[in-house]
Amino acid sequence: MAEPESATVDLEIIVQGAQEGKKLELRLWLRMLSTTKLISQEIRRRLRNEFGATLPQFDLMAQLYREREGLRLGELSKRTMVTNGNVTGLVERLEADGLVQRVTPDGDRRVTVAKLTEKGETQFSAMAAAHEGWLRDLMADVEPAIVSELWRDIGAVKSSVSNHLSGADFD
Amino acid sequence: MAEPESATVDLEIIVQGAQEGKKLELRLWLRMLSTTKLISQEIRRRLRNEFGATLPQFDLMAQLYREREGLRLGELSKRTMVTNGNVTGLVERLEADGLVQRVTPDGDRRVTVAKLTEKGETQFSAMAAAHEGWLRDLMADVEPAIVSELWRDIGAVKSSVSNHLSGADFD
DNA sequence: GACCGACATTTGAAATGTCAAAGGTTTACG
DNA sequence: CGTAAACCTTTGACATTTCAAATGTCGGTC
Repeated sequence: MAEPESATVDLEIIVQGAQEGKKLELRLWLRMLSTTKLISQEIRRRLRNEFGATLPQFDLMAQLYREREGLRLGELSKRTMVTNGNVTGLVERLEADGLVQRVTPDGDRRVTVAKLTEKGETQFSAMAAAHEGWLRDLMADVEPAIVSELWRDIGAVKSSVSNHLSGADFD
Repeated sequence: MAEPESATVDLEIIVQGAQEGKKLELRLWLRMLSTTKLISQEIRRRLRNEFGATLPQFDLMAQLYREREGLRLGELSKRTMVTNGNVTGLVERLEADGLVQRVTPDGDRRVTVAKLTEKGETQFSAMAAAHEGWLRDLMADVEPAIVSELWRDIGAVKSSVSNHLSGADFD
């Protein structure tokens, strides 16, 4: 069995190059996904234990908290990245809990505007403060400079993705 | 109305410092979350349109594809970060579609092992190839060096988060 | 050999998620 | 005017999600 005399080095280079450069986007995506899942689950658990709220409810209330005069359901759907049909049920449950109220403006009866109640504002501001602290806590071991860098670079990812969507979506 | 004569510069510095350093972790998290949602929705749409599959099904099959001899449901639950009860239904539907089969080993009748069928392997490998291409495509505008950097730094985030979980979870 | 604690999966209730189709309303055009 | 197109929300069918409680099985101990 004659062994090939050379080619060893070349092979290493090729293999290394392949491993280094290949599927990098895929690996980044898998890591982003698992990290996001991990954080979501932790936030969800704390919201549930300490406030009896769910993460989608928190998200929705966060949008309403920024726009005190309220938002149309379609606008809420876009901002929370939740489908229309889903917003309906979400708002229904929040309304049943007295945290949100629905109003149909006089001008356009197609529209429903959701708005935080006073109770909703109070409750949300407590949750928001805790939420912010949890994140500082969870990311405590990451250098601030790295956090900034990540914020910027993930922005680049988001913008690349936005430019390559198959549907007509953009932002 | 007497205007304050100085203090302008000091204020700018203070404000800028506050904006720069504050809530950075929160902003990073919100950006991570929205970016992940955006990519997930795009992948989900393409999986549905081109293969009639869902993202959780794809995830589950990916784990089984790596372990050809199959995995116990509990192990699948850990690897996919999906709860036990959820794995049950997921595997049920995949079995109904003939993509996965369930086996109870002779030694331990508590256990159920899920395994890809031949049909499942064929179908998955087509999906996996497409999936990898989609990600390269979606992230095409991001420099490879940035992709690598993100992969590393998000690893740091994940590890910080893992060390600060409230439950007894770790990895 | 029967029980107890540990382990693995399933079940059930409630919430969230998608998509497509249906319901009203408004606007604009002929 | 009157109708068609566009717009906004809801509904309905299903899939996924979490949590807690129930079920079934194995391992050891007495």
